Amino acid sequence: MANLKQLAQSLGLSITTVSRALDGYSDVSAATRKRVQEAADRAGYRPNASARRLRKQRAELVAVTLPSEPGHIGPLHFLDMLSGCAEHLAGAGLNLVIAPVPHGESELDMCRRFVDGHRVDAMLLVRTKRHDERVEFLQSRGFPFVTNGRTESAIQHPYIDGNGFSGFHAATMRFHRAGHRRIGHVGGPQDYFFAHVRRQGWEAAMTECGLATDLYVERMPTEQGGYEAALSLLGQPDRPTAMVCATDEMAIGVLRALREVDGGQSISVVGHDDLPIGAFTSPALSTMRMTGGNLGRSFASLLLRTIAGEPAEALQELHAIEFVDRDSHRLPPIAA
Amino acid sequence: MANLKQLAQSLGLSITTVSRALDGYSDVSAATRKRVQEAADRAGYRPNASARRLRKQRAELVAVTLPSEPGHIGPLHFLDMLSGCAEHLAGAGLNLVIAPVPHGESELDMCRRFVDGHRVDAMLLVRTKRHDERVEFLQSRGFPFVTNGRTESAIQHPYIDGNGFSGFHAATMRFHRAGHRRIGHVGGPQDYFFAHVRRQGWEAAMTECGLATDLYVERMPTEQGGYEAALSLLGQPDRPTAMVCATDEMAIGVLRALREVDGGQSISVVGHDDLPIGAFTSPALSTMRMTGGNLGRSFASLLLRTIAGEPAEALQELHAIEFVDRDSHRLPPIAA
DNA sequence: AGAGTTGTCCAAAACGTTTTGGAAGTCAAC
DNA sequence: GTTGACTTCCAAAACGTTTTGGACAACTCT
Repeated sequence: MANLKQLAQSLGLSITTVSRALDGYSDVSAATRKRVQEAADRAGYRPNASARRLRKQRAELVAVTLPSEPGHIGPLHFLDMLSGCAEHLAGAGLNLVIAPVPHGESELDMCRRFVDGHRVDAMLLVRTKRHDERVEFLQSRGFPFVTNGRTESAIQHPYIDGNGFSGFHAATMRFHRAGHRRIGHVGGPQDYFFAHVRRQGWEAAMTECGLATDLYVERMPTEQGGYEAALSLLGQPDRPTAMVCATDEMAIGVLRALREVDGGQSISVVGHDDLPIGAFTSPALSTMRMTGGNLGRSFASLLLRTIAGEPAEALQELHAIEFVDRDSHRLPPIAA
Repeated sequence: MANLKQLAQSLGLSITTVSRALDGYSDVSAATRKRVQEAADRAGYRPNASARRLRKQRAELVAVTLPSEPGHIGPLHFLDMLSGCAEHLAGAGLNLVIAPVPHGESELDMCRRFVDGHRVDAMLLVRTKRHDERVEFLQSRGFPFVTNGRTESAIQHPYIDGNGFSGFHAATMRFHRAGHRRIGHVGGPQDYFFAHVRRQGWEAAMTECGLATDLYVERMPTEQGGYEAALSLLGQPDRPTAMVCATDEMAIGVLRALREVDGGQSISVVGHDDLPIGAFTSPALSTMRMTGGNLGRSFASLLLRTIAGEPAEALQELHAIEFVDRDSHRLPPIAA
C-alpha cells in the first residue's frame, strides 16, 4: 500500500533518507534509522519491485527454459531441482520464472524475447545440443547463462553435467566383466550432447575390449523410442545379451519389448537418470545417476556467480556417475 | 540494446509517436507506423520490461507457491501442469514464477512479500487447507488468486478442484457392490481440504450402507504415512478387506505393507491422483483422477480472468473424478 | 471566410525507486 | 576565527516506458 514518498512524508524526512535508512547506509543516524525501520514495519512497507528493477537495471529474475519435446527433460527430479534452485536464488533476491516454449515459437525466439526485453538477468538452459543455437545467441549477446549439459561450443560457458562418457564406459565394462560379449547400445539423437557422449563411452569401452560396435540403434529418448530400438536389436542375427540405454525412459521401453518377446528373462538392461519409476519396473531397473548433492543449489550458485561476472572456466561442474544396483543388469550373458 | 529514445532519435520522431506506432494506435499514419515497425525490427527492439511494468503498474508476473512439506503436491503431473499454465499465461504477456517456501519463512510471509512488493499480479495456491491463512490474507488485501483445491472460506474465491466427496463415495460403493463390508480409509491430515472431503465421501457411503466408520487411520499424505496406516489397520481385530486411500502415495505405502504381511494377496486397495508410478506397482494400482482437459490452461484462464476482475463465483471449477481401473482393487472380499 | 472535424504528431508528466553530489551543522585542531 | 573532517540529511536526476492533453495543419461544411 505505502510507498516511499508517503512513508517519508509521514516521518517528516526526505525520500532519500528513508530509502538509505532502510538499505542500512551509514550516513543516517542510528536514531533515525530505527525510527524509519519501525514506521516501515508498521506500514508493512516493501519497495515496489518494478521501480527498483528499473532503477537498478536488473530484472531480479532468472528464466529456465522447459523444452516441449518429449523425453529426457533433464536430471532426476526436475521439479525438485527447480524448487531448490528457486529457493536459493530467492535468498539473493532473484525469482525463477519457468519458460516453456510457446506454440509456434522456437527456443531461440524465446531467448531473444527474454534477453532483448531485459526480462531476466540470466537463463538456465536444459537439454543442450552439441551445437546449440541458444548458447551461441547468448554468447553473442554476452548474456549470463548456465546450461545443464555441456556443448561443443568453442567458447567456454558455465555448466553442470554428469560425466556420461565414463558412466557409460564403466557400465559397458561391467557387462564385459560379467561375461557379456554382445553388448548393445540404445542411443538418443546424436545432436544432443548427452546422447552423443554416452554413446562414445559405450563405443570406447567396446573398442578397448576388442568388440564390434554395430549393436547400436538410435531413437527418440522416450519409452516408445526404447521400445522400437529393442525390437530392432532383437531382430538382428546376433542378438545382444545386454543393452546399455541412454536414458531410463528408453530402458523402460526396452524392458517392455523384452517382456513381450520372452518374458524379459534373457537380456540384461541398464539405464541412466534414476527415475523414481525405475524402482518399480519388473525387473527393477538398474541405472546410473549423477553424484553431487543439491543440484538446484548448485545451479543457483552458478547462476549468481555468472551474473556477478565470474569467468566461465571457474563455473563448470562435471560430476561423476554412480551405478544404481538393482535387478535388470543381472541376467547371465547367454542369449535365450 | 536499443531503447525508445534512441529509436526515436534515429527516425527523427518523438518517443511518443514511436511508442504509439508500435502499440498500433490509430493516431499515427500508416506510413509512419510501417517505417517505425521496420526500424524496430531491424534493431531488434523490445520494450524494457521493468519500465513498462513500472509505468503500467502491473508486474506481468504470476507466482505459484510450491509447498516444501512432503507429499501430495497437487494434481497428476505437476510440472506438466505448471508448464501448460506458464505457456498460456505467456500468451497474455505474463510469466509464471515458481515460489518455493524459503527455509525459515512461512507461506504466509511469502505471500506478503509478493503482494506488498507488487512483485506479481496474482498468485496460484496449491494444497489448500480448510482454513487457509494465505487465502484469508489475499482476500483481506483484495489480491487476485486462484487455488488448487477448495477451502471453507466464508468469502468465495476462484478455484479448480476435483469432487473428492463423490469420488470417494463412489469408490467405497464400488467395493460395497463387490461384496466388501469392512472397508477402511487411509486418510490424510484433516486440516487439508482435500483430505477432509475425501474422508467425508467414504464416511457418507459407509453410513448409507449401514456400516461402521471405525476402520479409519490418519497419517501424513506420504508413502511412509500410508505404510504406517496400513500396519495400524492390519493390527485391528477385524481387518478391513479393502482400503480406500486419500492419495496414491499413501496407497503405494499401503501396498508395501500388504506385501510384507501376506504377499499382498488379500486386501484390495484404491488410491487417488493417478501418479504415473501407479501403473508400475505390483499389483498395478487402481486409482482415481480428476477429469477435465488441460489443467494448466484452465488455471491460466482463471488467473487471467480474476486479474481482469471477474467475480469469484464465475471462476470456480469442480471436476468429476473418474476411476482408473487397474488391478489392486480386484481381490475378493474375504480377509486372509 | 469562419467554424468545425479529422489526421498526425509531440512535450511533459507520471510510475517509485536508487544514487549522485552536495548542503548544513557540529566539532576539533590550528 | 578559520580550516578541515565528520555526521546527517536532502534536492534532483536517472532508469525507459505509457499516457495525458494538447498543437498544428489540412480538410469539409456552412
